[in-house]
Amino acid sequence: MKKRRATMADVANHAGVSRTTVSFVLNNVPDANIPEATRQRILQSARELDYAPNVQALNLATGRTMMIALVVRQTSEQMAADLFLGEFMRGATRIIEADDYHLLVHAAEPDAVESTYGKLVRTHKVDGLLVASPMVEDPEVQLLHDEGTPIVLNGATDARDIASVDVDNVQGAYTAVRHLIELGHRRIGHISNAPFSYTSSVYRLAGYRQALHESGISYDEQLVFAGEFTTESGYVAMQHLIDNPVLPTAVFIGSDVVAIGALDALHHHGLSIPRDMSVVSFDDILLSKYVRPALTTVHLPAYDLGRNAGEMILKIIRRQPLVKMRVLLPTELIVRDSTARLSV
Amino acid sequence: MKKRRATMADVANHAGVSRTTVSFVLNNVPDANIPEATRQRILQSARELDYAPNVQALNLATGRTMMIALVVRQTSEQMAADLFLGEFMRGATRIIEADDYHLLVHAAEPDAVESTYGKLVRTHKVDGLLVASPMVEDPEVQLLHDEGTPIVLNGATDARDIASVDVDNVQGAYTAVRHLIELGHRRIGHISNAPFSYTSSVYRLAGYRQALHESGISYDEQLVFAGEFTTESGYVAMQHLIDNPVLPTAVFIGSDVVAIGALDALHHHGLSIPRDMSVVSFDDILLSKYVRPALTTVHLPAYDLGRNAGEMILKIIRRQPLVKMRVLLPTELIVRDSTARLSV
DNA sequence: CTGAAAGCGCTTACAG
DNA sequence: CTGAAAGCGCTTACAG
Repeated sequence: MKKRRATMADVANHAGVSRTTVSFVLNNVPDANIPEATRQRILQSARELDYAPNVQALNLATGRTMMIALVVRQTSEQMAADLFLGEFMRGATRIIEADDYHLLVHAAEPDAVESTYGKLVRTHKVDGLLVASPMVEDPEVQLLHDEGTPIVLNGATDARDIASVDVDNVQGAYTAVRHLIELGHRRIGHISNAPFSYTSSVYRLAGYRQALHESGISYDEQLVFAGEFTTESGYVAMQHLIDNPVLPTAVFIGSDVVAIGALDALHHHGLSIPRDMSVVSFDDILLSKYVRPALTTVHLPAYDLGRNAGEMILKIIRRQPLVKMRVLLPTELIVRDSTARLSV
Repeated sequence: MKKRRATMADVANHAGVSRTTVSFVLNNVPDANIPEATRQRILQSARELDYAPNVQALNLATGRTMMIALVVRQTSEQMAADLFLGEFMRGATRIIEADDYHLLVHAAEPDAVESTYGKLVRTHKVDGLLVASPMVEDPEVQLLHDEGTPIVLNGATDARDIASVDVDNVQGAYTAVRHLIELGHRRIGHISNAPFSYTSSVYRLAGYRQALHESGISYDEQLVFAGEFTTESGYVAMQHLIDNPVLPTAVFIGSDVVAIGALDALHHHGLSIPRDMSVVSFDDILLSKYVRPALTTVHLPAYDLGRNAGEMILKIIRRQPLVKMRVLLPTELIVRDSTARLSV
């Protein structure tokens, strides 16, 4: 019993005016001086007929789509980022839906040959793109941007002329390591969240080095190992750290997921946290609070990243000036149970 | 330097044919016998001009939108369900994008007065709705369905004539409790995932009772407490259980998140898991593997739920017959470290 | 085998 | 103050 929806023409007939007038009234066109009487009559007719505009037609006429795509690349390794996807989406939709835009989620195949998300733009499916966890090198993104497609990158990137939002990785890592130093630690290891081809890893390493440097602690490459997104990689990296001639008294780990694997390795070696080693990590995923010991970690504001990305893409679409091409959100250190004062 | 995209008219001009012919060729209309020569000429022109169809125009002409909305209700309590949102989405997009449909994610305000997602349908923004975590009573969903809107509900519901996908909660709970019984436990408590106004809680309780009954264990209301989605509620519920005159030797908890809080309560009371109490829960969220002890739990196949929901909504949109109105996916018990044989 | 034409439901100069 | 008309870029009977 799908009933035909009323169109603007139906409303016009019902109210005894032209479609033009209906359009003016319904869209509150500013310089169309419609007398209050007809105005009310039209609104009344629209209500009676349960009129809702057909956005497809509207879009065709205006050339907009009122749609923004969130492009997600899902390599199985990137499940870490995935933990924040829901939050990010919520932040983004909150913003754009307030302005009648909607979010289209597109799962881009990481290994696809053909242009996967370029098609969304070229077929006029969306007005702009939010690209989650962009690859370091992504010719397609650059190409689309050069063609004039509104794009906001989410996550670490060597942003050229493309707008992006990210957390301030350097500051976050710096704060984490400062915390360890203030607790008296001097021999501090580091396990990255990802290989150092990823900019997030590079920035977090930079924050680590900066904190060490500032306190006159020399950087020791022997204490630094690369994680690879997963818990398993954290386990392995911690094994290496433990194999060191002199065990560090603390470690900064680039992500909670990797840290959880590292904790496992420490437990297996009979080491107690934080007594034998303080651990501070990065992300503040939901489970970091429930791991034993609860992780001291750097909070990643995923919801706010989404909000900011949403605000930026709307501005770009509307050709409004952007205050900053690269928004870096501050982080916050959440102190829990995995760090403690160096026992002497 | 946003260049104007080529339209079908451009292709027609370039190839020296009419738009009709171009449309026929590009859409492979079956009974349009276009000679191979012109056919190739048209395809060549389209390639040269980098033609991509304007889906807005296509949609207006055909009356379809090739869009499916995923409606998410986000009360903060429902963060538990949220943990699966990403997986569910991935499953759903995998299916529908293969057929050129796209997923629109809409965050419905739980407290909104106005129709939030009905508008998506009425404005011709989407062809159908996937409703995540539907409320027990949702007049709007029923109304939309009665109007002929294709809808698939995700999650527990007293499905009337609306299609839905869910996990087999009764079977899952049954399997979990069977596991405890096989380990020798007879005094088994239960903490639900949510208040018993939620059908998922009711079904899981039913599975619990069924397993008890089958083994001739009488149901003891004193051992059953309601959780409320959160870890905190699990902590409280476990407190109550512990206050019991006779402590159960095992407990089935309706969700991992609630179980984590319960574990905390047990720890605080100096009880050791699984030595003093076996714990089996439900969901198999990512962190259940990393909690200490790692949780024995019932795996919820979120990705497959998404796939099934995607398949069903496509069939409904295309008016193809549905094999089942209510798809219940089987669960799997994942045995880890939180359950053990009853020590005598 | 292929084209002229109407139509999908809107917007928006342009007249009056 | 309001309407007739063209246009957005497609599809699809209907002719020839």
